[in-house]
Amino acid sequence: MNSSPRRGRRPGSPDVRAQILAVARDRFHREGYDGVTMRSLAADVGVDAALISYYFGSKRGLFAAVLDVSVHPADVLAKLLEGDLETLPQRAVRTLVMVWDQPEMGMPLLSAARAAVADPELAALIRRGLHRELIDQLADRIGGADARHRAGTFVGQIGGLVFTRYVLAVEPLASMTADEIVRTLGPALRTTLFGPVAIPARRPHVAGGSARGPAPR
Amino acid sequence: MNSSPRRGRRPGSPDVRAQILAVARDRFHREGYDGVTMRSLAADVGVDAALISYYFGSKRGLFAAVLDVSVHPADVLAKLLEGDLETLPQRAVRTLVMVWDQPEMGMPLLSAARAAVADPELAALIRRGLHRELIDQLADRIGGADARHRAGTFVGQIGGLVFTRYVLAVEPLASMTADEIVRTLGPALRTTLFGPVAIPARRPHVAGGSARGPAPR
DNA sequence: GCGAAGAATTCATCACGGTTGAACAACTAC
DNA sequence: GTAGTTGTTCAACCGTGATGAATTCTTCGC
Repeated sequence: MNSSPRRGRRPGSPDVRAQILAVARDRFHREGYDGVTMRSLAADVGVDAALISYYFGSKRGLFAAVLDVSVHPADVLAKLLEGDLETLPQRAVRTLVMVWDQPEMGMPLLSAARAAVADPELAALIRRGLHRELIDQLADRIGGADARHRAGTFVGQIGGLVFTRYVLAVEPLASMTADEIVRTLGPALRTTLFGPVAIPARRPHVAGGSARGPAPR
Repeated sequence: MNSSPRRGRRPGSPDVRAQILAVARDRFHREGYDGVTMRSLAADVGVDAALISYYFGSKRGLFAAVLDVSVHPADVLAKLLEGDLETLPQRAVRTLVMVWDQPEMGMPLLSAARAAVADPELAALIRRGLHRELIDQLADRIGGADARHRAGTFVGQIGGLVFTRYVLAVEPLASMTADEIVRTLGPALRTTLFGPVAIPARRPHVAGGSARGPAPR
């Protein structure tokens, strides 16, 4: 059926743009940027490939549009920074894991992360976003001489969780529960934010360090 | 000059395979996997594109060959794990930064990291490598009930440094010196390896935590 | 030396990727 | 009702990696 769709505009007013966006969103998240071709996507929607270019300019434009409707990290970050600074490490880790663990959010974020690695422009976007929305504000709240260093390192550690657990899926991180992660990574993040900075001089740092001995249980 | 390179085997015994590999190495590191096309590479070497397929099977085969001659992380890791466990965090960070900061090593590693994000098979390779060569052995040396969790989290933070400083180039991490990074990240890694694991119960964890107060200085 | 086998190299071609310009159909405004 | 705008397809372009056949050089058995 629907043997040969004639040329020209379709009758009625089906919102084809939205359809394309929906299907693209789904497939990008499932198959990644390179896995989706314009033609196959167009076929999925039941439309010519040129129409996608017509609406979104290019494949990258389409991808950007998909990201735009999927990812809004700024709100979450603002919420995090509003709360008590003392508990920020735990809350940050828990929020991050919760957000990334639910597919509706995690998939878009993951494809955004992957794309950012491949595409320098997208990387710059994320870089600036992290800076304005997270690092600078965090540094302000910490205060002190090395606030920027602490904030940067904090973000690095958080980024490491994303990278190893979600992008690379390294065990055991990939299958640890949110609680387990909070318990092991939380204290390290506390150290980064509030702990002493190591003595610059060349000392092995043996006894009398800030934390020592096997874990209590 | 060299107006039209005739068909067939070249006279003499020029090691074209090695030439291709050398140029490919250089260009892959500078321009990334997608930035290098078979034809442009072949033109650079002064050879037909089909010859690359002849020697390396495919573009990915070529890339794998380039990685093969560039990256040998196992040795470095072994050295790290041999030393004193107490000083492992500092040594690990310092070694990592030193290795990645010198272009001859850092560039190949960076392109490997980028490729691993895009290509699931390469990601699996790195994942297994990290596991066998680092996480398992580190967990053995730490000992204790949650050794695996600690080791995984340790690697996660190290990976975060790579991700944010080298792949994403987020400030201020990207321009911190090795010493600065060791000073801020080192203590956190110590906490991960040796510090207490946070109390599972729901407590804000306010006073009496393992590390508290502003930095000395 | 000679001729056959094999290795190295190019050429022509393929299928497929995203993108583009022209043709055409429907809807909107006057 | 006709003119203009918007939506849609078609055909083609050019660049990608890959492949098979044709060609030239090297090597080895005799």
